[in-house]
Amino acid sequence: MINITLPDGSVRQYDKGTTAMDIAMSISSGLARNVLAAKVDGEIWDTDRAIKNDASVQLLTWKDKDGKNAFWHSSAHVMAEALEALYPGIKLGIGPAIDTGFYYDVDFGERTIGPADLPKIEAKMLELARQKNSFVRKEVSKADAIAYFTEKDDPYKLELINDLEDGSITFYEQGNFTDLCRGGHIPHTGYIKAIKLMNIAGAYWRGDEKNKMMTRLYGVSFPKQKELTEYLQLLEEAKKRDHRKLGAELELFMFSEKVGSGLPIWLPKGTALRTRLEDFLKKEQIKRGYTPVITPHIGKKELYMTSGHYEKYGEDSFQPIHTPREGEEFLLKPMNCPHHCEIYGHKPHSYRELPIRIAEFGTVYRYEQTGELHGLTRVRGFTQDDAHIFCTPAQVKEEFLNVLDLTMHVLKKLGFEDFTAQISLRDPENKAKYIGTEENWENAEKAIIEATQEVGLKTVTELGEAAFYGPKLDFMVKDALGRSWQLGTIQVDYNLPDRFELEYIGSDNQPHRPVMIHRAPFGSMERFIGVLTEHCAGKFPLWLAPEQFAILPISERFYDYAKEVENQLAASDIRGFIDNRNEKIGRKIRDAEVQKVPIMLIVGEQEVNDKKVAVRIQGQGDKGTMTVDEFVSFFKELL
RNA sequence: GCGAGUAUAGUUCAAUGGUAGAAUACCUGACUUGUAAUCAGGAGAUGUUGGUUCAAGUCCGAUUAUUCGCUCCA
Repeated sequence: MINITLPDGSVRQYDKGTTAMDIAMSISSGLARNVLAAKVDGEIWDTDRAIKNDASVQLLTWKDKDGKNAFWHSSAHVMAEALEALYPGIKLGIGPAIDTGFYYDVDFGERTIGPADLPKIEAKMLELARQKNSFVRKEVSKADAIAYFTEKDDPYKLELINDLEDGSITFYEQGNFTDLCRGGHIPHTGYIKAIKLMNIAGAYWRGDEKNKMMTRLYGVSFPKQKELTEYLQLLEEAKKRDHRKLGAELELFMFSEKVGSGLPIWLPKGTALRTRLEDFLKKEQIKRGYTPVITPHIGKKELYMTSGHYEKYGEDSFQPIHTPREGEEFLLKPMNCPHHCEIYGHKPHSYRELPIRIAEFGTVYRYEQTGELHGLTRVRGFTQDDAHIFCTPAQVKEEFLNVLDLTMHVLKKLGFEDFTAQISLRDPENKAKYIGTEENWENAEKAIIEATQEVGLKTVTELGEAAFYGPKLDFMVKDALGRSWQLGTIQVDYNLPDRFELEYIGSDNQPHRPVMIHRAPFGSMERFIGVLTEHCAGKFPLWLAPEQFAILPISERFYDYAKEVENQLAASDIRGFIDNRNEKIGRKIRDAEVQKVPIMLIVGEQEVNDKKVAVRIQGQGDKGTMTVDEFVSFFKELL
């Protein structure tokens, strides 16, 4: 008998050689039907693999991430089998499970595969899935493995096997298909009920652009048709919310071929939105002791030589701007920090002045690779809600707390509720590659960890992910569709104060190096507004909406009254417009609804007579009539 | 940057290698409108650029923009 420890801590006894499936059946038949694989002492095992020793076992179902992984990994095998059946002679690369589905890298040789081929492959996969072929695990010697794939003439698998140790190699076989694979897999292919191949992309063998480009087929599969339908609906919803689509429809921003790719142009409505957002943040920052500054968009090359940015990014960025003067070169600023360091350094500072918080909505330019550009989330010119805090090492924690508080406050105000902090610390194995003293690093890392705990933030800690110049914290935010976005960041920097030789005079009357903290709660206005647009599906909070109301006169006889109402509202700082087109009211309402104008005020004969407005809320409908004063209070309630 | 797609009117989509069409938006006129699309008329387009062809939106090349992807390692 062996002892099996289950996740709840209970220990059960089973015959030696029992399987995960046996264990599942001993618990309940329902569980046995749903179990896909098992985690045995941390490794993913097939449900029919004999367990010979005491072990801790977690049964994995569709609900577990690892269960989904096994499911999708198995689906990748089925796809490979289907592809081999349809296109004999292809060479297979790797086929792992990913966050949402799976892919397989395939060398199709001379053949090209297009989207039109996908339905055929899906059909073949479903046909193979219905055969309920078991995934059979086989341990093979390295020699046998090499022999098999030499026979099959698959250079990619041979290369993989070459890197593996003899004795650790396993094959999996299902139907007529055998693949080199570590496992584990689901019991048989019949579990796969719904399959959708998503797209085709090129991918270098092993991700190295020196290698051959293979064709990568992405797919997703589910145990139930309904789940696929739901997943596709989610994708549809995401498509509807795509900020590039909404940005164009709501006239927030545009791109121009003539201006250049990756350079967003803010249209009047987008500017109204962005200005509001900036004003909101500026006010919050001033409350929290920040000092606003403005610095130029370019700086001499020497500035970035001092900061080190030129050495690191110069070659791969926008090239220097030349002037009529021989040898004079300016760079578009890729960062605001060098300018802010100059501001700090322009006069001596006492420790009594610290922390000094220099804030700027600074527009920076970075030459992102063409393939990296994407809507507002990846651009070449963008405005950071930047600030640099210069403080003593002892003030780091307090400053972190302040920044965390500010960040969480603004994100909550914008309707984001679910956030996580990713803390990036030094690689403990390789401390030499970081600059700054041991004492400062320990102090800062401890400060970050404590600060996140004190504000009750969920955290993920990544060792070795810190920048060479200091530890950092990145804000991850989940949007309304459950997608994660990286937004703001807080970074400690021991490098720039050194390079710019920044100092403050301590209580000991000696010069000291301040610690610099870079922080941007939104990251960039562009990226943030992109994420926000998708989060709220274009229905921005009332206080941010580019146009808060539309006045819809029933006919042109009521324009004068409409104008009167607009003026009264403008006096109360409520912004909007009059739809004075010669259209029926139904049409005006529809257009305002589609444009996601939050409030519609309908004025006709009755309203003019009663000195009222008929209020309608976007997505909700008629709210009845009220006087303009009543509406103003009603409006303020909604804010 | 590399690979694979895509590029037709302001927008969303049509068009066997043979006269570029529609819807919507826009302009004009009529209707004077009561809670999600009034009617009629008008104007408006093949990203740029070279080639193949009697003939190119369609085929080939270049270019620009755009989309997806480019180790989440059997």
